[in-house]
Amino acid sequence: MTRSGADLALLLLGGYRSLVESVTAELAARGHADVRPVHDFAMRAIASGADTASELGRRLEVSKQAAAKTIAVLLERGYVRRGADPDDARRKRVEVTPLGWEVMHQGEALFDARRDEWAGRIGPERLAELERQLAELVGDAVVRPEAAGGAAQD
Amino acid sequence: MTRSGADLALLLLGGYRSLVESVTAELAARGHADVRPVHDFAMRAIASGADTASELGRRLEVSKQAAAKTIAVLLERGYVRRGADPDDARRKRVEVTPLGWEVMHQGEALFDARRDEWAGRIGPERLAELERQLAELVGDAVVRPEAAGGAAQD
DNA sequence: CCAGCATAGTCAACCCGGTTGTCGAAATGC
DNA sequence: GCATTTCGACAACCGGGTTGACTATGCTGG
Repeated sequence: MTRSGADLALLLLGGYRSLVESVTAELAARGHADVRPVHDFAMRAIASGADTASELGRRLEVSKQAAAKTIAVLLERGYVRRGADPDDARRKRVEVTPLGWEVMHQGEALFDARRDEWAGRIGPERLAELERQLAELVGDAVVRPEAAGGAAQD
Repeated sequence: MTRSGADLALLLLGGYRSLVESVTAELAARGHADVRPVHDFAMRAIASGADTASELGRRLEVSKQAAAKTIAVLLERGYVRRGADPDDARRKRVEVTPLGWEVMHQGEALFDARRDEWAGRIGPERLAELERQLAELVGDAVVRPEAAGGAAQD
């Protein structure tokens, strides 16, 4: 039985969703109900040096306005803080707060736990093989989670 | 080298995106520039019996209003047509037009071509194995493409 | 038969994370 | 000095979701 190409696409999406929903739900249960994949992704980029709206936009491959919006949300939720840039009066520097780091660490641990579960179900060798194949097929293009990263919600 | 769980999630998403973007771009090149994955998905559901807004909403696991919105878009673009239901004056029946079918058929063929390419790169056996594993891990939950199914766009 | 309830589609407002355009301020380079 | 570039902020808009409310229609049990 050969699957259709569209089936394959939805299987991949389903796999992604399965992981993300599980992690998002657990983070919510731990009190972080407002964390979306794209927020986590943005925080990681900020933590790794994209600490202005413009740079974040470039890193995420979205407009600087979109990046600024994301920063605004993160600010509002206390995941990042912002201040002036001593070297350039136009810029504002952003950095991840301890709360932001906490959320990122928990998210990371939860994703790893989910991966471990998958490894337990199909075997670590086969999972590693799956990852290798995907990496080969997809390459290393920037893949940014989308805002509506969750499942259909009722 | 063991990958992180978050890496795995993004690999899956990248795989999905890779397929979808390729198909969407080719459909655009063929004159169907306004087709989104969620539209195609909705048309398939309509074609398979979810031919009212309420039923489509249930099928897609979104609100009836969201389903109606999608139908409105499809109507506007000529992919579906709509008429009264002779058996129930509350209802409106929707059906896919020849243009809608054309788009779906092309999309299907393009997805299958992409899958064939993947099979050519990692081997048909390994691709089938990958699909089996994903199916096992994900199960058969309804997976609906999201609106912003494309990649980050500049 | 009919009141009460359920269901249909429509209208409206809102959300979220994107887009593009514009603006004044600051920085850069010739 | 000045033309150009870059910065963040403001604004409007988009697409695909959400919820609430409404009128019309259908169903059912007393």
